[in-house]
Amino acid sequence: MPALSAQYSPKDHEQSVYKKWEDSGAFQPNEELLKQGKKPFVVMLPPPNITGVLHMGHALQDTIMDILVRWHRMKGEPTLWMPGTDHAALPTNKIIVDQLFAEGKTKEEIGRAAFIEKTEKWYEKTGAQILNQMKRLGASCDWTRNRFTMDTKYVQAVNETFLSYYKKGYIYRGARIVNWDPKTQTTVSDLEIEYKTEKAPLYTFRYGPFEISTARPETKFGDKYVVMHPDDPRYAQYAHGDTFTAPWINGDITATVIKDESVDMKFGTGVMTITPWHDLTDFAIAERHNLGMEQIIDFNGKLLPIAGEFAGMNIAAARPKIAEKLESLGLLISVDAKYQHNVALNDRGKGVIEPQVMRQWFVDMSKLKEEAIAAAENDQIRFIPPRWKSHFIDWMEHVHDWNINRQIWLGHRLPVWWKKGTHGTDQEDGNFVVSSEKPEGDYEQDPDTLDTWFSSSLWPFATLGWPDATDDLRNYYPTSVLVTAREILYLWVARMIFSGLELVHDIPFRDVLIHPVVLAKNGQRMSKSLGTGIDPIELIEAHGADATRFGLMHQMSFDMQQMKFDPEAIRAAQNFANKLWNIARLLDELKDRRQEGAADMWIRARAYQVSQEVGAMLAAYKIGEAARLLQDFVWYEFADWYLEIVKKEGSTAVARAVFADIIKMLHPFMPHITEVLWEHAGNSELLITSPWEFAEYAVSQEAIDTMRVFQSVVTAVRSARIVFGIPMGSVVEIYSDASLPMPETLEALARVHIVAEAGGRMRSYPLSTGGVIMLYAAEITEEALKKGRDRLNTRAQTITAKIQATQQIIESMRGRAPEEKVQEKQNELARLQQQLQDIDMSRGLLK
RNA sequence: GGGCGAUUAGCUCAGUGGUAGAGCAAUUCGUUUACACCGAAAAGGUCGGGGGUUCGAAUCCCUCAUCGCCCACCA
Repeated sequence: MPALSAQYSPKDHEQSVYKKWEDSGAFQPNEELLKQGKKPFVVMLPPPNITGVLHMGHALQDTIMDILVRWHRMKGEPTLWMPGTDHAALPTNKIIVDQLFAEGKTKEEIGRAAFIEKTEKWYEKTGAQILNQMKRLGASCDWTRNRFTMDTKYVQAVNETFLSYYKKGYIYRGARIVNWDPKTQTTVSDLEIEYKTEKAPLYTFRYGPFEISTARPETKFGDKYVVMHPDDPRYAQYAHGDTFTAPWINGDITATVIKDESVDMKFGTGVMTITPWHDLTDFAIAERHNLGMEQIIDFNGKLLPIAGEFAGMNIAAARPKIAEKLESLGLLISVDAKYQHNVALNDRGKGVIEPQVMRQWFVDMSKLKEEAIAAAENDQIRFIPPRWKSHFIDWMEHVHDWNINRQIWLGHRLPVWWKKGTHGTDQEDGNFVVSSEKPEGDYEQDPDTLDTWFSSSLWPFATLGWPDATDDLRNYYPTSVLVTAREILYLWVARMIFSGLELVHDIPFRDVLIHPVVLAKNGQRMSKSLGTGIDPIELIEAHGADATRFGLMHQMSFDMQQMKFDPEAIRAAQNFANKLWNIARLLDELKDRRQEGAADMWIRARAYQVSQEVGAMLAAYKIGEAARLLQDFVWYEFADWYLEIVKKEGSTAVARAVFADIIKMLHPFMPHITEVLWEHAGNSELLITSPWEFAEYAVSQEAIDTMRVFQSVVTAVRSARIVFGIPMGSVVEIYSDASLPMPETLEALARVHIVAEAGGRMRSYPLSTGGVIMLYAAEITEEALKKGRDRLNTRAQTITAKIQATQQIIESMRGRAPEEKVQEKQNELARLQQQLQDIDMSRGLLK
C-alpha cells in the first residue's frame, strides 16, 4: 500500500480513475440484474448542442444526474444514463453562414449539398467536445450508446413521427400568421421570441370619423377595417359592417366598421385599424370576421408596391417619412414621443420579428395536449418542485398549434414531396405526397427543415431505437427521471410528454426534476460579454472535479429558482476533499487497536443514522441537503471528535469501517477521490459498483450520553483557559471525582492533567451538560480572574433573562397548549435553572 | 396585465409554530501522532416594512416595498 501524499491532488487521479470505470463496463446497464427482473433506473441526458461548450448550468445538471445514476447503480439497479447531442440547427446554421460570409460566399452560391457537407465536416471537427468535457466532471454515461439527432436511425424516427401525425390528421398545411425573422430568413416559434421594451413615438391619426393610434404607421397602407368594442358607448351609432370613405396616405380608401370584443375600450380612443398580415391579434380578428388581408412588407423587411412612393424602402427608414406625409395631409393629430412598446426579437441572432402570413406546416395540438395534461393532473408525471405542475398544465391548456417547418437548410428535411413547381404557389392543394421515400414521377422534396424541437421531442424513445420494437425500448422506456432547466419546460419537456404518450403510448419519464438557474454571485446572468461567466473546466482544473461537483451541490437546493453561484463553495469543497484524504492518511498511521469504547459505539450509531438519512434524502431528490449533512457529519463529528479520540483509545477497526461507509456514502457526490481511497483501503472491487449497504447499529443512549459529557468537559476546559488566560499549550490540573469519561483521551484532547485531590487555587467552570468542572492553575492573574467574573456574570444575566421569559411562556401556555408541550418547556426551564446554579457556583469560587 | 420565487450575520445560503444556524471573510489563540486546503475560542442578526391569527411567528394569513424570473401582450 503506497503512502498517500500530504495533499490530495485531483490531477493525479481523476483521468485514470475515469478510465478504470469506463473499462470495467460499469457505465453500461447490468444485463444480469435486468434478467433478474430488477427495475432499471434510466436517465436521458438532455442533449446539449453538439458544437456547444460546457457551462455552469450543464455542470450543475450533469452533477445532479450523475449523483442519481451512481446512487441507483450502487443500489443494485440496472442503470442507464443515455448520452447524446443535438444538431442545433439554428445556431449551427448561423456559424456556417458566417463562415461562408468570411470566405466571401453565400449559401446559395455553393448550393444545398455543399452546404450540408460543410456542416457535417464542422460537426466532425467540433462535435462531441462537450461530451468529453462531461467526462472531466466524472459523468458515468453509457458512451457505447451515444446518440446524435442526425443519426440515420434517428432520422427514421423523425420521418415516422411526421407520417404518423399526418395520417392521424394532426399535421396540416395552412396559411397562418407566423413569426418571420428577416435577418435569418426563417420562421421562429412563439417560444423562441423575446420581447424588448423600446421607446417609439405613438402617432395618432385621423381616419375618417375616427382617431386611431399607432407606433407602426408603415403597416397602415392596406388598413381598410376599423375595429371597436361592440359595447363601447362612444361608437354606438356605428354598426358592424358600416362603410365610409377616408383620406389616407396614398389617397382615399373605403373602410369598414368591425365590432370585436378583443378591443380594449380603455386604450387610446378605443378604436383601431388592423393589419392582419403583419400582426398576430389583427390576424385573429380578421379570421373571426373573415376579412381580407394583404401583405405590406416583404420578407426582407422592405415595403411592397402597395406603399406607392415608399415601395422598396426599409421599414425603419420609411416610418418617419410616412408620418410626415400624413402630417402634410393634415391627418396627424398628435405624437406621444415617450411611448414605450415591446419589440419582438428572435432569441437567436436578435433579428426583429416581422409577422407574416405564410403557408406553413403545423401540428394541431388540440388532441395531443389532452393526454399530456391528464398525465400531469393525475401525477403520472411528477414535477419537482411541485409548483411547476400547475405551470405546465396551464401552458398546455393554452398551447397554440405548432409551426414545425423552418426555412433553413440545416436539419431534418420534411418527408413531403411536391409536384415540381407547385410548392409555394396557389397550386399547392393536392399536389404533394407525404412519404419518407421520393414518390414516382416528377416530385421534389419540400425545401424546408423541421424545427429542432420536433426531433428532440422524440429523444427519450428515438434514442432507444423507436420506431422499431427494440430490446432497449422494451427495457428502458419509460425513463425514470428527467433533469432539466425550467427555460425548456415548454419548449422541450412538454413536447416530449405529448409525443411519448402519442407515439409510444406511455409517459417518457416518471419525474421531472427542475433545477435552479445558475447565476453569477451578484445575481447577473452568467455571460461572457458581461464578464460574469465561469468556465467549469477551469474550476475542475483548479480544484478538481469532485470539489466542483460537491461545491455545486452543497450550495444547491431544488426549492431555489436561481442559484447565485459563489466559487468560494468550490474552494471549500476542495478543502473537504483534502480533509477526506488526510483522514485516510491518519488511519494509515494508526496502530491497530480493537478495544471498543463509548466513542466507537457512538460513531457507529451516528454513521448508520446518517446513511439512512442520506438514502432518504436522495430518494426525495434532496441532494443539496444530503451533501451538507455528509460534510457536517464527516468533519464535525467523525474528524473533529471521533478521530481525535481514536488517536488515544477505542477501536481502529471501527474507525476504518466507519470511514469505509463514509467513502461509500460520498461516492455519488465525489466519485474520484472516494474510488481512490476505496482502492487504497485494500478493496479489490471498484467502489462504483459496490453495494449501497451499511451495517445497522442501534443507538446506545449510554454511549451518546457519555460522549456528550466528554464533549462538554473538553469544551469547558478550552473555554475556561481563554477566560482565565491560561495558555492553550500548557497543561492544567483538573479535579476529578473519578467519574469523568475517557480520562486519557481527555488529558490529550483538552491538555489537562486529572488529579484525584484538589490543591492550590481551585477554579470552576460550568459544563453544558450540567455540573461544573474544577480546575487548578497556579498562575491565574487578577486581571484574568476579573475577566472570568465578567464573563460569568454576563452569562448569568443572559440565563436569568431566559429563565424569566420561559417562566412567562409556561404561565401563558397553561391550559392552552398541549400538555406535552408544556412539559417540554418545563424541562427546558429546569435545564436553564441548573445552568444558572452551575454558573453561580463557579462565580462563588472566583474570589 | 397575470403568475412564480427571493428578501435571515459583511458575502453565499440553511432553517415550514417554541427565545436564530452553517460556510467563507474579519478577531484572538494554538503546531501534542492526518490535514494551515488545520484546530480551538469568542464576536457578529429588532429574520425587508406594516398589520393579523396564536399562549407563542423567521416560520401561517393579509398588505406594501425592493430584486429576479416566467407567461400574456399593449393597437
